[in-house]
Amino acid sequence: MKRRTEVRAPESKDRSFNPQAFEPKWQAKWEADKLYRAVIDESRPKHYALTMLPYPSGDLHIGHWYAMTPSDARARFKRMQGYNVMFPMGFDAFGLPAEGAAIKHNIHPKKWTYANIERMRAQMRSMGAMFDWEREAVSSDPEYYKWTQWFFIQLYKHGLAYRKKQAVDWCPKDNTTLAREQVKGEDRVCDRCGTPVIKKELEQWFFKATKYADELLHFEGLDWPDSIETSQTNWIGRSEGASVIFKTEVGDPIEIFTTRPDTLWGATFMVFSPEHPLVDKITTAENAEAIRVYKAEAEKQTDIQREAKDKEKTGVFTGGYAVNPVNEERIPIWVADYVLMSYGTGAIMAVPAHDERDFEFARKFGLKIVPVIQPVGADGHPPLQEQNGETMTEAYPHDGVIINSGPFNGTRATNDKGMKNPAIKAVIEYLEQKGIGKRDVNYRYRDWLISRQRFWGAPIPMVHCDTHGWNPVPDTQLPVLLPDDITEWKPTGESPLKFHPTWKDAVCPVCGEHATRETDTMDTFMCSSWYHLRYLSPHNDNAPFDDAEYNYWMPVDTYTGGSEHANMHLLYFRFFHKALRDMGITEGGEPVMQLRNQGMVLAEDNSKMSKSKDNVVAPDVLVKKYGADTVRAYLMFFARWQQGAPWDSHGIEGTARWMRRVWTLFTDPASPSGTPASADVKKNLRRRVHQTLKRVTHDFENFEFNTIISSLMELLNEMYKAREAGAVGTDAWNEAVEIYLKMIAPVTPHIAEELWTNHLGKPYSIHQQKWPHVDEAAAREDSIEIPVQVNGKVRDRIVVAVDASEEEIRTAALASEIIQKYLEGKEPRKVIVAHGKLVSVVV
RNA sequence: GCCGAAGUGGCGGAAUAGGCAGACGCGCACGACUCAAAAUCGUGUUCCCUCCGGGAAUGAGGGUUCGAUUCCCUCCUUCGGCACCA
Repeated sequence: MKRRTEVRAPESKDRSFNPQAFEPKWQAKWEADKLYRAVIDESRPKHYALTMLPYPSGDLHIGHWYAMTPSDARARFKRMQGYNVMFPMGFDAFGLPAEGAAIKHNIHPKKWTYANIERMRAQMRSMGAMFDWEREAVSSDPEYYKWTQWFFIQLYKHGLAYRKKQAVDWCPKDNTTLAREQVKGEDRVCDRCGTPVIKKELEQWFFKATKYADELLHFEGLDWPDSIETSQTNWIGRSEGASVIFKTEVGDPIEIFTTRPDTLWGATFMVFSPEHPLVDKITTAENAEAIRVYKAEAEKQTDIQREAKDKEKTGVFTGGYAVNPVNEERIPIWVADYVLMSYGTGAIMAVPAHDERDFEFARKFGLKIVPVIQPVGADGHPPLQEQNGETMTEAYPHDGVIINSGPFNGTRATNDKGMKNPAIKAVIEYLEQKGIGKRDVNYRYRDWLISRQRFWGAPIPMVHCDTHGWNPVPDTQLPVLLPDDITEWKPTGESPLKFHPTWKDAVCPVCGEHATRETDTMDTFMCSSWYHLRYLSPHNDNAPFDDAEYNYWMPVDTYTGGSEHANMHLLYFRFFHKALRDMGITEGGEPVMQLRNQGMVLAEDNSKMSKSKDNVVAPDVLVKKYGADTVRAYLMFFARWQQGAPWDSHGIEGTARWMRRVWTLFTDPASPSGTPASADVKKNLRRRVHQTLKRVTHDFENFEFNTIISSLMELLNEMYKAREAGAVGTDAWNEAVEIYLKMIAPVTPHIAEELWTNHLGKPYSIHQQKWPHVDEAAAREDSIEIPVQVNGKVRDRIVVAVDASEEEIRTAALASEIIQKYLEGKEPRKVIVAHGKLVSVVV
């Protein structure tokens, strides 16, 4: 019977695995020692690792851990690689839930928010992350929103913030306006609460984001996920085409935008949006009543939701006519709600032969259809069936040869968009020559509406005077503070600040007379558009951030967070940086070089976790049961990080087992056999150690966290075998132990420190050690097993030296008895030797 | 409808550069230890067959190749985004 030789542990060391004891101990020591304090150090390369800051909703949930702890592990890895790493954290602390709580519990939003922050700070500390808490920024602190307001004023002064009345999206539940980005999906619901939004005609503050529409489409030099780039590209929705001036019969110009100027000769009528300013002027007396009714209907419809899908086209004839500028045709002008005032000019030329919507409209109202593109065969001709406006059953929005179009007949129209299409190019040149149109580009992207009729946000720092209109609050009077003495937050559709007895009273900065403050607050996405800059110098009272800090740390090297922000935060803060650059506040137009999105942790039944469904996994409970290291490691292991997966509460046991096995091996290095390790055992151990190191290093770089853990598990299994073979105490063993602990240090920082400093007595701290170097020679295999295929099927395996020549491998493969059997005495037709991989014999 | 991502055992997933499919872990089964359980350790675990041995298999079908989870084409499914955008 095998008996384990006990090696007595030194008295001071606790041999039982008790992470609940040593984790808080190390957390406290690291913080006391300012181990993770990030200060400018020109002698080292910097690495700004950023992960999205949370909203202080009450408790940290598993999703926060999933986002933050692997990001922390990677930041730690970078730090061990020699980078000067900054990994800050803060709170996106303004927002609606605080007001909800205020109403429900009759507590000031500030009180609720800061109590939550307290709680979440403690929960975050239990992660053992390398957050530099001295850089913490809280967006609802006056010292923070002073600068949010200052930025607003800068944007205003540079013409990038303006006030405008228009139909805007309004959430009737949250009682506030929303930015276009915050309205989601086919049903046009509020991103926050899921209520269908309505339209309201209101005067609001906007940021001129569209000024950067084109620049925002450029991602050169950025290492961002393709999915985010395409999502933003789609959102911005760039269309290349032409603007063309039509005229009414009396000569009023009507500007339209089209992506298909090559079909101009096929424009047989025009359609105006019901809100188009020219509608009343062109409407004839006998059509006036019908138009009035239709406009009223349309207005009501925008209020109750335009259900665009499957809706049959409606419209009314105005009685007015326009002149097609290219062929002087007199064409009727209709009004229909399928033309939107918010895109292009609110008027279109209708080409029913080649546009599905116009076709449907023309058929319904019996309007003329003239084909101007003739379909052709694959080789350019002969023409396919002759098209006929009378009989065609659907629009033909494809390529072909131009017909019925005067000078352009016979021109080839391809399926290319914009100037790449020879037909479009030719027509645009013609239009420009004649002075009736020009090349033009339109965007789907809208300016950012930032006014919110809510209390818990940064007040918009503007005052209104009857004589001098809107003026910014002087910088010396910033911040415009939120009042503490407010008791009513009920959303009424107007800001609660409006109902405060004195808050809105101000002095006009121009004349000194009485003025009224803007009572709306800013969209909280404004706060998060620059938080990465506030981390640079969170307590600077003279500037939003310190230039020296900016110059050293920016841009952010790695940003991690959820992809749900693709068209919101991730677009807003890119816009913000470009605006800052143009205002001369910063250099560089992009905030973040590398972006990675983690997936989502779903509930065990594959549904989304939510408080209402009571399926939320609480990290606190897991930390109590397993320790933070196990939770961290499991979150890195249980799924592809960038993809996410349903939670598996059994699965964590495997990671917990690994942690215990790590503990056991390193605290009880007893060698069960007396036989010393052979040279082979030691060599093999070193090989595995350095192979693992190579892999782990690669996987950290590439955010492949799950395979980091599995490689470490495999190596641990190897080390147990090496221990059995008597490797303990050898140089190879000692090296393995050291490298192993360094490799787990970023993943499981507490156990690594406890074993390193306490049990092995190595110099504190393991988190100040250098990442080990791969010994390529040690990692190399001496001999390799190569499969031999006959006609694509593996029939035998041969073992050859790693540096065997192709000829040697071929000879060895053909020498195999099994292979010979399959050859049945015949000469192989072909033998392919894939070097170091495989031999393929073809008979 | 358009754009994007993804489909591999019961489950999460692995597979440097086109070269042994299923690493690692969960779960399950059996065994050791135990009065017993937990913990721990060991063995097995893609499917099918006539189980010595062989065959099939990475959403489906086709192609390129000596060789395809990997590259190309067509299709299906799931998820995400956009959607009367002229």
